[in-house]
Amino acid sequence: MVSMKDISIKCGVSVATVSKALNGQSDIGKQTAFHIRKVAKEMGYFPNAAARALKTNRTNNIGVLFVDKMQSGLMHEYFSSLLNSIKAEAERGGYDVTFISSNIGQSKMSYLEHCRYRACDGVVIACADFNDPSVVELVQSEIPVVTIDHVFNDKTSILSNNVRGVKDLVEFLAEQGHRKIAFIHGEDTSVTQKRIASFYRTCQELGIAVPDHYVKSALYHDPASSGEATKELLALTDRPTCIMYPDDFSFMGGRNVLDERGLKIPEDISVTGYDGIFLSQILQPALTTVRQDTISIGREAAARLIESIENPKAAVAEQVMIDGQLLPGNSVKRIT
Amino acid sequence: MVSMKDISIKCGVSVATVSKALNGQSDIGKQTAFHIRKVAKEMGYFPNAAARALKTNRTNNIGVLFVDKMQSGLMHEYFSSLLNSIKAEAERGGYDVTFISSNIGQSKMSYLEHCRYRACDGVVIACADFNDPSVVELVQSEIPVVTIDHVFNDKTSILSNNVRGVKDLVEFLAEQGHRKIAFIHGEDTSVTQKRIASFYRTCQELGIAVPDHYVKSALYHDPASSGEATKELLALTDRPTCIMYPDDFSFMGGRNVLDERGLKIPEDISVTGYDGIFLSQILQPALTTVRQDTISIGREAAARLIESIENPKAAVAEQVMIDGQLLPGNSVKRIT
DNA sequence: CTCGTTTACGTAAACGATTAAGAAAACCTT
DNA sequence: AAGGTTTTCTTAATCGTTTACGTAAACGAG
Repeated sequence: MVSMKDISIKCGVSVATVSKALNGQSDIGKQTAFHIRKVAKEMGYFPNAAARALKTNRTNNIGVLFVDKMQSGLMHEYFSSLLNSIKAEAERGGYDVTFISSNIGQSKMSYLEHCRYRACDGVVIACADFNDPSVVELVQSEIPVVTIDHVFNDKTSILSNNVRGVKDLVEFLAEQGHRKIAFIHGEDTSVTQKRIASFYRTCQELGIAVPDHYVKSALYHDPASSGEATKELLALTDRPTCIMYPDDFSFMGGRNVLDERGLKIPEDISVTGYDGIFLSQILQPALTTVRQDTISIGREAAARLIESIENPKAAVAEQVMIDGQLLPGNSVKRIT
Repeated sequence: MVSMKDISIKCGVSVATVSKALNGQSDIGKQTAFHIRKVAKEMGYFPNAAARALKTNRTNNIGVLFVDKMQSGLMHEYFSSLLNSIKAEAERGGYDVTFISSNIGQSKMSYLEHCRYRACDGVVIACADFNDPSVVELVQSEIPVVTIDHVFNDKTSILSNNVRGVKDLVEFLAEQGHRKIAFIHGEDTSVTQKRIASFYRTCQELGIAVPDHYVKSALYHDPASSGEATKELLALTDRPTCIMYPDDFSFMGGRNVLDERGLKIPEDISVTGYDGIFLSQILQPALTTVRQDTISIGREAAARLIESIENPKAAVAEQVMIDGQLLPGNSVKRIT
């Protein structure tokens, strides 16, 4: 590995001069700087990240917290797409992306300790249990943090607009004439709470009655539980005309149940999903759903994190709301 | 941040002693070492990764090369699952995982340069264009490398047993009485080549004739192209009784075409997929497919990489073949 | 009591970069 | 021409570790 020392020798200057020339400091002669840069390029020089980090306490490395309780983390297209986008934007900004875990080396360490150990310049908390004390500790530390889909005091967070998304869906259903809408929601998270609230609220605004038994609980990304909920809904005497699923993938479980019962979508029953994953628009009929703009969410998360890293004083914590987009699909029938 | 210096002061010993005690060197008194370790823990000491890396040239960090041409990389469950497994095993071994890209900071750099810059102890090449000169350069460098699903000279590679997988599928089809088997394959990669070869070979062994027009080309993870191929196959006068799809997800494209034509699976036509993604077993009927053992592949990749990092001399390049598992599903009809 | 050995610890140089402070040369200014 | 600026480069300290080497004390053997 060629170091600054090698360059300094070849150029007949001191290491300090090389450093400054390469970093574009002003107190180096035009020609000297040019020459040094040329030689550096020729010799295939690249700075030693460790040395630089040791001295500057900046690593150009951001951590992503991706704790996948029950393996569903990365498997879920929402999160993998998010990660992809975070990664892309980080790269654009000149940052590397490292996963943060709670065990490195032989020793267990908290997320915060891990971040400090690696001297991450900042962290995106993409998918984690926000009640985990270890996560809270990290959020409250001095390390710049951006959270996704969860708000913490004084921290920037990027939020997929779930309220709007569910509202759009329900309004769309209402426009199509639906008045008997069932809602299957995922496990209890802040996202779920917002969706449920938005569902009730929108229904109320539209004067749509929501019997308790129209609201069922299931798990995200789990077709089986949504299938069960579907069965319960179908067993009702006042069957809903439309079932809203927790997410596109879970809908597959409901789809199977509907198939078994010989119910056609959308002729016999209408359905909606959430997420707008690739699959949802491949299905026949295409699923009526809301595409969450993972590209923007990831981009904003990384961009704002980098901004707050490079400009700590100017940084203000804010909540950035990213709207999704209603994909009408063909899984909802117009009721006249 | 508490450093060794702080500990040394508190303990009244030199920094060297602290270092040795913490690293379990033998030339430190039992009690001294114990005491130092105790104080270190109390003070919440964690080594500075940069300083350590600078000195030892070891980072406990492995890179993963994940180049997703056409964004399909991480979205593909095969790869996201792989990544997940690599990450898990790396963590177990005390390593962090960082994405390797070709641009960091303002400057473009090759993958190799990136690895050197970050001083990655090793790299898993999980998903990349193996013809890319930049990738080849990395593979041929001094950095320990493990490749997945592609063999390079003198480098360890972990291979999903595609030959066996396709063989199992075809044999299964033959057992069910199929003699007219169409095969839609993905774009040209070494994996594809193996699958095609295995398909022809197995058919030959079983005395199954394969007309040229039974073999179609499509793209992985692309339902549309598989849908097109399906149409072509259905237009044939001597229709196949079974269509093998490039992967489970692509099958969804074929499924739509079959649906449109009113063809029931498996009554009217049999189908198989490949990968064994979550979705494949949710579908009704469950897809006959081969589950690629991504858990093992990722685990082996990480484990062998770490082994060759920590034990460079003992390391021997080898090809590790990981068998998949046939999932019979219900998408193949028994023909009598 | 000396002289090797062992044990336990300290000294100091290194890793590769950054940066404050200093110094030499060149350039004005009057 | 003397003094002040500016420009350009160097010196040396520093970041937190690791590690080869040195050394002092304690021990046992003869």
